[in-house]
Amino acid sequence: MTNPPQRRTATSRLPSMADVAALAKVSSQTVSRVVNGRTNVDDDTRERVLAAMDEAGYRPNSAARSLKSGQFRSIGVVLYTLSTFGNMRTLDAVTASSTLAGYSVTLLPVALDTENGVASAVTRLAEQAVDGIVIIMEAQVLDRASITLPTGVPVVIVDSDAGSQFTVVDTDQVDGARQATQHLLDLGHTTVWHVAGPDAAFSARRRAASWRATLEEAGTPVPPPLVGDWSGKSGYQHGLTLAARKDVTAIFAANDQMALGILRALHESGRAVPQSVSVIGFDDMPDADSFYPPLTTVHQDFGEVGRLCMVKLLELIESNRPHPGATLVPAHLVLRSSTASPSRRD
Amino acid sequence: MTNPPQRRTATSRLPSMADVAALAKVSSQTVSRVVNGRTNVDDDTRERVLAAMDEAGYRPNSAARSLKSGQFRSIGVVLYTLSTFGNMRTLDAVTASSTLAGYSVTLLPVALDTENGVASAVTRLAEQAVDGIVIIMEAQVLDRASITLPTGVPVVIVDSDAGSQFTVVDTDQVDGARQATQHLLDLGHTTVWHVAGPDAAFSARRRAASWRATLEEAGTPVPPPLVGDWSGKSGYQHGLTLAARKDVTAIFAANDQMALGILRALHESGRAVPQSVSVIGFDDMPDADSFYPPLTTVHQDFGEVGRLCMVKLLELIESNRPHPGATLVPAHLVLRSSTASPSRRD
DNA sequence: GTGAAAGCGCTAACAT
DNA sequence: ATGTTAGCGCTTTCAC
Repeated sequence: MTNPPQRRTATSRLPSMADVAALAKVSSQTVSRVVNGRTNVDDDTRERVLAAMDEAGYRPNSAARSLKSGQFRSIGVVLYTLSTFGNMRTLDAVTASSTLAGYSVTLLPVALDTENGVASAVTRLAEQAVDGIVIIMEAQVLDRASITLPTGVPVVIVDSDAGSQFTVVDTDQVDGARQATQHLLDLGHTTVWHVAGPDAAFSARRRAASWRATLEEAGTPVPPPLVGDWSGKSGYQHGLTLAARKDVTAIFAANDQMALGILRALHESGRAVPQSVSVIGFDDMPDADSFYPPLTTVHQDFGEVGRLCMVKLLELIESNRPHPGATLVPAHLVLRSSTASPSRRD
Repeated sequence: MTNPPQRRTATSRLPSMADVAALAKVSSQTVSRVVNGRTNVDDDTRERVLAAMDEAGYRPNSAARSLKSGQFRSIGVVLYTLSTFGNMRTLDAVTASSTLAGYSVTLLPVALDTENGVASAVTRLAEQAVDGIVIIMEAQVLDRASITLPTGVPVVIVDSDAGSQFTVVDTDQVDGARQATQHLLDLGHTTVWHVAGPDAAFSARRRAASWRATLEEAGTPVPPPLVGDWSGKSGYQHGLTLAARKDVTAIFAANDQMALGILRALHESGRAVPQSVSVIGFDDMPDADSFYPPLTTVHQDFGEVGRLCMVKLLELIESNRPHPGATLVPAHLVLRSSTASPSRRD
């Protein structure tokens, strides 16, 4: 255990290398060498410096270090809200990977209603001390013109159709939605109804388009999609509508939360799941296995998305030139108890 | 709209004030004045400088600024995991408040299994460029000895019993659990069973203690608590046990996720909610109103917790001296459909 | 209204 | 093995 740090008054500044140097009666350069673990320091000297550091309560000043090196060992994350499961998990994974790589993470929330919000956020972030930026944001916000990298700072984008000029990482939404829809079709349902996410959301549009395409490929009629807002409540409302239609036997919800609401509506309407109606979700959120019944859903590997973001970003930071293109993370179906073959009573 | 930023090659460094100054044919001091919005600059000069900044694609270097000012305009957040609803919402609110106050947020995740993890995280964070620190962490991790403010940096702690030497902000767990238990008692249930969170969690212990105290005050027998791990799955398992006991008519789950699992167990066991068994949760997570049935629960105002953290932290940063004590944010009961009076068939 | 000089804390380069 | 010098980009202080 080291000595307790020196108590300092409110007015005195933090101890600098020079202070430590004075205490240890060496040059500040030698202190620097000790701090950075250089080998060319005499053991006695090192001990003395270490003791002085301890006594002074010395901490390196990262601002000075950054100023000198031109690097910040920090990456910025721009996001609209933490309040969705996916954003949170992605952020979690990005943070974990960057910590591993020795980078800290600076958060920069953006008010969506701000005109040009993302661009200004990226600009602000570039003024912050960051070596690279991850943008976790739905598509339409990323107006291409407004985000032509105003900074020269490497950027990776998650969950968007930002186009080929950027480096983007995302779950394979198309394949995920295809798997969900196809699973229901394979079970023998004549068609699959869709409760979609808000049209403004890129991922919602992708999933809906893939659902439609899968149905069309199968030569199956495409019922009109019902558009929700990702919330359980909106799922419940559309669920009520669908529960009232006897011809509805299979529902693909664009996320698990809406699926939860749909389940509630179905139960309240006396439609058994999965005997009377099959329900499938998207995300595989933590407690989807505790729904009643446990939800069959499409698992998104947010951890992998976050990890790949950092891999790509570090590549960009090191190579210092654009490396555009999309990296897709596979999604896979998790079979639980909310889907079954339609009961034969036509 | 401004001009497109200058394209720069990979090797050239970012434009500095001096570059802008040269372009505008003024001193870099004048550029500084313009950047900082000082008034004592001639309008013509200002225009010229602005144009030069635009042309060069200039961004202020925050490292240099911090080095000079000794301030970072940044706060650090130490947390174990983002993957709980409460942590995420708290972080969200902290971030929102700090952004409002002109501070950025640096994240510092801690591996729990690290001995002395928090202390070392705080140390690391102090080496980062932060003016203050918020610790979102469960109690037992916060071994008091190990966290005697190794840094002199202001710290605020959330969700813990860190004791009176620190500044802490938290939901009023005790009152929340009391309200939940009392509600069930008031409904006429003879006693209330408890599915608790993990013993390691401070909030879990607080809620359990308050549940017990409320029962004892009412002169009611205290059934043995079942200890879960916050997950829906653990709620389900304990729910199965409780569903099998006909004398169980009221259950207080320490969080909503476990309540979800309990609901599932009850349904599968043919126990109607709330007619046969009442269930109450804690947190009021976003889709608790879409559970089947919609969950009566204790609402935690995480937004307020986060906001108060920043208020307290900014106080500390400005006054630069300890200001210990706990600030409690009230919780309140949200009545929905999972609780009712016990049916009379004793 | 503008500029020149000094220095924040650190480290790379060059002595010794 | 250790010390000295210089300079990263910015702002504060003091001249003019």
